[in-house]
Amino acid sequence: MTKELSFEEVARSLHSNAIHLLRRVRTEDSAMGIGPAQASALSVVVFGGPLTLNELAGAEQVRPPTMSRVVEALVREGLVRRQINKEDRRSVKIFATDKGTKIIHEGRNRREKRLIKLLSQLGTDEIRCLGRAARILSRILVADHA
Amino acid sequence: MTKELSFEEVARSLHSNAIHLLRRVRTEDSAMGIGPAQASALSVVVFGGPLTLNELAGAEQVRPPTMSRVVEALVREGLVRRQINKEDRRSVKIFATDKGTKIIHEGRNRREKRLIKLLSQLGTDEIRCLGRAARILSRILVADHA
DNA sequence: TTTGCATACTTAGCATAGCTAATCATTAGC
DNA sequence: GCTAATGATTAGCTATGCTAAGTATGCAAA
Repeated sequence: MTKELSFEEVARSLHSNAIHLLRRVRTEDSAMGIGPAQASALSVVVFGGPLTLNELAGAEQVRPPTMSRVVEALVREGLVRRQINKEDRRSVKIFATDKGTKIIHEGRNRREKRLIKLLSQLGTDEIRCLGRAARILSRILVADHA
Repeated sequence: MTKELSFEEVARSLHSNAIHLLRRVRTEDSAMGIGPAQASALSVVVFGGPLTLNELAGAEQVRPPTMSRVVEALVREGLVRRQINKEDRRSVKIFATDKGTKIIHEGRNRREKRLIKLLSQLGTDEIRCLGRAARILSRILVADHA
């Protein structure tokens, strides 16, 4: 039971688990009524405060034209609003509306419930192990954010 | 440092880590020269042996028409071949070609290298922790596969 | 056996989301 | 004040998701 995993095996297993975990929670997202790119971008706006289109594109790792269209759709649906930046009138600040904020919090709750249900099968020791692992991963994933 | 994470925080953190981890390794995938849906489907065919279109669609959680088109593209690129099932001539078995197998193995290696490089910052204890966590996750993610 | 329904896949047509190239407006530098 | 750089958008392509409808095959019951 305490068989040692090789370095490569840990990498492979983490990779596989990440895929399966996200596949699991994503089944809840259809309830939001918006596509995955819109949901992800809106989430960044809600939790990351107002930011410019370029910043948002960077955060989502897509090109500005792609994000421009996603934001356009979110504006049409009343989930964010655009506002010209006073300091630099070329750029646009994107703000979440109350409606957008509400949708994201509800979606987040659904995803979280799904995960918690999954984790509820585990014992205290195992949860503690996952918690520690999560902390380690956060550190190295955020660290070389470049 | 050993602050206890709540149940919800573990769920949230795992979720966030999964997102960031996949975002990281996916940067390697452009080198394969095929889109993400094609890469993922081809990977299933390569590692999961020959299977029918319906099975493949189920594995990828997409509808048959979507998978039909993805397979069509893979056939055009010489990465898989279709073969009518002898037992039930309505269905189609999908086989990976040598070229498809090669592409997937190379991609897998690139992703793995990326992850290993990331993990190389960690100490033995931390790797062991991640290994154990990965094992736990695998168990509960594969368990209620329904 | 043939009639009729179910199943496996494909085709057609639509929406979302990714990209590059080109355009427009604004800012910054000389 | 020009010119270059920068932020965003528009246009147009590809890829990938869906549903509805069509085709071919299999199965079962009349």
